[in-house]
Formats: sequence, structure tokens, C-alpha cells
Amino acid sequence: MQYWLMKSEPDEVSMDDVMASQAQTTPWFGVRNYQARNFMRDQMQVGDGVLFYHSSCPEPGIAGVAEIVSAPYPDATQFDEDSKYYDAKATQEQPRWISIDVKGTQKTRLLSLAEMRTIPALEDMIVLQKGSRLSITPVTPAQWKAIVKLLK
DNA sequence: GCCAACGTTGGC
DNA sequence: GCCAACGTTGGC
Repeated sequence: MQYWLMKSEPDEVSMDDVMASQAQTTPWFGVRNYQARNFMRDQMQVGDGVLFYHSSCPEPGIAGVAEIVSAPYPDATQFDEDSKYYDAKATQEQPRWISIDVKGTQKTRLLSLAEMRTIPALEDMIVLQKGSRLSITPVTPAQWKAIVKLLK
């Protein structure tokens, strides 16, 4: 059981979108960074906790909590020539990119990036480090606990 | 829109 | 294998 922070641009997929599809699940596609892919491929497990983070928007921050609900599987968009995520070097036999499904657990108040920076228990979070751009990052149990408490 | 930081590509 | 050039991310 591990914890993760996953970034999404709310213009693409917001926490509201994730909650609206609660009956089903939301496929997480379009990751095109090897480090993030490897986290999904090698470490993510069904039941892992996810902090849903809104990036590249007026108020960046954590907007809700979700859960991993599938094993990794090939990201279909890598084979779709019409997709902006198309990758000519990926083949069905040797896919490069991976998706997983998440399910929204709870929309929370927005824990803004600015507020996160003021909380000592969070200062080591990868997402707060200078120059950090990884869209999927591990979260420690202590960080998770502190954030869940703040969001109550 | 700016720009720092990072990742990827490709020539050598 | 090095590294310059380029593209992307993402806060501000």
C-alpha cells in the first residue's frame, strides 16, 4: 500500500470530472514521462491512495482524494494517430506507455500550493521541490496523514 | 506571457 | 558518451 500525488490540469480532467464518473472509473492516460510511467508500471497497486492535484491553473493545489483501481495496462492513445499522445515508436507488441484507472473517493476543499508550502510536515514533498515537474510522485505515509488531517 | 528547470533528441 | 538545441512543464 502506497500513496501518490497525481497532477492533472483541471481543463483536461478536474476533480469534479473524476467524481462525476464515480460509478465507473477514470482512465489515467497521456503520461509521457518515463519516471512517472515506471511508478505506474512497477509500484502502483490497486488500493493505493492518490492525492489529486490541479496544476497549470489559477489555483494550483490538492483538490481531492482518489484510489488506484486497476493494474497497469497499455495506454491506448499511444496507438491513435489522431491523438496528441500518439507515439509512432510504440507498437501493440511493445507498448511504451501505460495507463491505470483511478476512482474518486472524495472531493475536498482546495489545499493550495501556497498553503502546502507553509506546512512543515510537507516541506519534503517532491511536488514542493524547486523545479519539480513530475506528474506522478510518491507521498510518504506521514505526508499523507498530515494532508488528510488538513482536509477534514 | 515569462522564464527557470527539466527531459529528450540527435549530431559528432 | 557528450552536450547543445529544442520542447515541455508549471508557477507566477
